[in-house]
Amino acid sequence: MADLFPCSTSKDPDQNLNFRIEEGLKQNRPLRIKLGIDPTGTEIHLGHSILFRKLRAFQDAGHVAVLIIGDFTARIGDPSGKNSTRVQLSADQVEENAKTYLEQLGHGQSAELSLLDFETPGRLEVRRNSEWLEQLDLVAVIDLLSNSTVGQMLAKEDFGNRYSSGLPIALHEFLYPLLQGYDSVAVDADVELGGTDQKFNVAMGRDLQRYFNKRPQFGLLLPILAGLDGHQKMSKSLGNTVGLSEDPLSMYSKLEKIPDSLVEDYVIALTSLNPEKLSSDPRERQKTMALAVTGNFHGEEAAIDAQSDAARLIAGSREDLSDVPEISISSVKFPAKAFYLLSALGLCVSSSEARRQIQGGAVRLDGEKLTDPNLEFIDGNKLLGKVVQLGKKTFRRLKA
RNA sequence: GGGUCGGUGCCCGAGUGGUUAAUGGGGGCGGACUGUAAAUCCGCUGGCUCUGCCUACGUUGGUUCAAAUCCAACCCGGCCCA
Repeated sequence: MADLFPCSTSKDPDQNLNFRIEEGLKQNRPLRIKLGIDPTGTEIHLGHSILFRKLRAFQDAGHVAVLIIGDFTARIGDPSGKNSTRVQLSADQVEENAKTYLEQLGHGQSAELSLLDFETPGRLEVRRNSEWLEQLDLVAVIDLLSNSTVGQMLAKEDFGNRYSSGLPIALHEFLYPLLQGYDSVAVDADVELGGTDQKFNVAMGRDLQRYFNKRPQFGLLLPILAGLDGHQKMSKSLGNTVGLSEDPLSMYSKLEKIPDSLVEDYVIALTSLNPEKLSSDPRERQKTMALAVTGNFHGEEAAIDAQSDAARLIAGSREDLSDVPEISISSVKFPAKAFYLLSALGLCVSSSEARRQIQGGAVRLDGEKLTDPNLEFIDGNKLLGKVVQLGKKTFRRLKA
């Protein structure tokens, strides 16, 4: 399922990864596996996790994971898969995001549940590409640019589409593939991991390494995970993600209703289950997959709890859920009307939204449907311990 | 730099002086239904502790009782030319 290139049968360690690995073993030199992430958002999701699982596998096999935080490139924005110029982020934002990323990857967590091995000495290098990209002067940049042509850039699907449909392409966007390719030069990557949409960028790295008289890397391209909608790739901006830091219940509930056609893909990409041993009942398949994936990130026990909670939610009963997340009403100013309560708690994005939800019959308090958005609560005392339900999936127990 | 067309709500896209928070579609959210979902049907889809008030049609000013709609300047984009 992974696409490796170059993939030849020659014995040249620059052309055949097996020989490269063998050569490394002989010289007692582990391979350097590059994975670049641009800290453009704050959430790492299941789609990313495929790459990290593979990176971890390399770590466990004794190789060095070189995790590149694209703090510099994030400010340009990867044009891959985009039909518009990305917003350029400020350095501060990027740094904030980078921090969140490392936490989600399990920095500081138990090695078992953490996605990468942060502990074993020599298995992980975290680098920021501003380290070398900020040093480039105009002469060097022009030198880089001379490695590529307008034709090559326009041959890249994303640019080509945008160009032919008359959408703007800013010149600095052409720099992105070059700069991220230069990362491979800077860290002496032997292998670069990426999604299949990264082929152009990864190949660029290979070309640039040659140009700078380094050994060219191999590209290992992993499939792009489709998102919850079942069609488009999983991506924060499409809102079809399952985040790594989501609580077990919401992770499980999202996963168990994934379209049938996607279940097998998820099993293959995200679990170590044997896809052939799955039940033939589509509902069972969903559950098995959801349980396994949730267990990967939260441990088996939490996943089992989530499963039984989810079953109860579907059955419509909200009592004795083992862990209804609690939410404090300390930010609410009483007297409070129902719609204001929901927005003050952050359950609705705005008070108008809350008003609509109530009018639409989406809100229950301890099982009782609220119909009047203006229903007034004089103080919080009688709300304490009650469960607010918003829609089918969101439950919160109110605490002081 | 010149010419030309254009910039409307999350997205696409109507509207070209007057009940306009702005037709329609997509997406999203909610309700019913179901194996959870999908499909289908229905409702909602700017903000505000909301019987009312505020902010919105690239920006800023102007004309008018009244502008997304007219005028001016500016900003941004496509195409053609240089």
